[in-house]
Amino acid sequence: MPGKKPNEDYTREEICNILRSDLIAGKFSHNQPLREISLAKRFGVSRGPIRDAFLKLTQEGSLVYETNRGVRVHSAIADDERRVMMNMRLQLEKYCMDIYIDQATETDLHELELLLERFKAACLRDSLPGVAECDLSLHRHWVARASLNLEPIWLGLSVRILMKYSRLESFDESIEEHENIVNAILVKDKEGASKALSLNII
Amino acid sequence: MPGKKPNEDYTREEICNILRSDLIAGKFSHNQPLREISLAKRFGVSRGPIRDAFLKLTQEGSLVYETNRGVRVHSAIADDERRVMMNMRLQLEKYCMDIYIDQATETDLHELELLLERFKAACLRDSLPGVAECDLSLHRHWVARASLNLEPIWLGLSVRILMKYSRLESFDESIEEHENIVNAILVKDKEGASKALSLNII
DNA sequence: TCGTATAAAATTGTCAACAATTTCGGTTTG
DNA sequence: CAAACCGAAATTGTTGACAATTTTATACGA
Repeated sequence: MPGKKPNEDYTREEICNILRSDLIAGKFSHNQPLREISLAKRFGVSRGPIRDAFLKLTQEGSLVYETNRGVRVHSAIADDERRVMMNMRLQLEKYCMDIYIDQATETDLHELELLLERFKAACLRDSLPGVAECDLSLHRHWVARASLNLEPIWLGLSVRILMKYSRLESFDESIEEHENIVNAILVKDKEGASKALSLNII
Repeated sequence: MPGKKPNEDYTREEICNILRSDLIAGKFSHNQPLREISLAKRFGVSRGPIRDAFLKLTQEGSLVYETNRGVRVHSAIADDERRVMMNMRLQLEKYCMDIYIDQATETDLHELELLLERFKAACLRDSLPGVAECDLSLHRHWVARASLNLEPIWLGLSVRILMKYSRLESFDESIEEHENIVNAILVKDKEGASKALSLNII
């Protein structure tokens, strides 16, 4: 969103992504209602695209919808729910990682390194929305490349998980963890990548 | 949908559920585009609610969306993708089952038996859309009761899995499997329920 | 003073119209 | 004859308006 002139129109996709990072970064408090009109003004569009974004985010699990009452931010997940979700996510990403290492082209790997750089930069800037977004983009890269079918499921899991813990993460640690994952990928070390992933997705 | 007068208005939720069962039952062929206008006419509403339903179903994974080109039915998932999803689903439902058995009230258990009856009736009628919907409702019952947070994730998995295999299922077997699950629940046999679940969710 | 009923405001639900884009037909051109 | 090129039709994207519902503020009565 930096470099975007206020009067430029946002697409439905952009709105959805921006709201998602905001949600993950904890910019809204739990159970806070989100109003169509105010967001429509903020993004300079009508209520239609905002409704679309709400629907997507509701399906992902970060918002809750009630008839005639709009959406509100989901309440935090419980610890044991988080544990189950983490397990599922890990299982899913490990599967994708194997496929990705086999199939990744030079272009893919180049993009991967770029995403890692962006992630590190965001961590150093200490900007929570940016870190959350970059973290998501990085993981999403190998998931989406491996399976377009699993991607939406992965996203639903990850968003919900990140919403709970993004507030108290140590950025330095996070950089190292992600560097380990990417380095293992670059030398096609499947087992190493899998292990590094396990450490990152606790 | 039976007993619905043609001129009565469908709600966004109903439309979404009906389309989902149709999709699972294989009423549309893979990669077939779905048109907003024709469905709007079919349900007697304008394009708005149809778009909402498309967005939800896209997020669940049964439809694919492309900018300016609308949605089309998703292509079938690969066998090994299915295996990963099945594992995730099993893990998730087992967790929910434990909680459900602990927390279920008399009313819950009564509803559970009702859902099982409905499922059996649908199987005997051999109506694929009905069977798919009842199967989903039954499993959804214990998942939703155990965790509202996990429910949307579970739905995304289940819909995608069902889309592939619903065409060639043996109904008789299915009835027995589900009876075993419900019976184990009724006597609070957690381990038995878990085992029966494993057999049903291969 | 507290709870209830009522009216006003705010918000969501739906729609029809118009703009932008894609698709499909026939035509031209090499 | 095939490929590129228009133009019309079909389809999606967005908007503003209005209806239905919920929430808030106010006035009333016990």
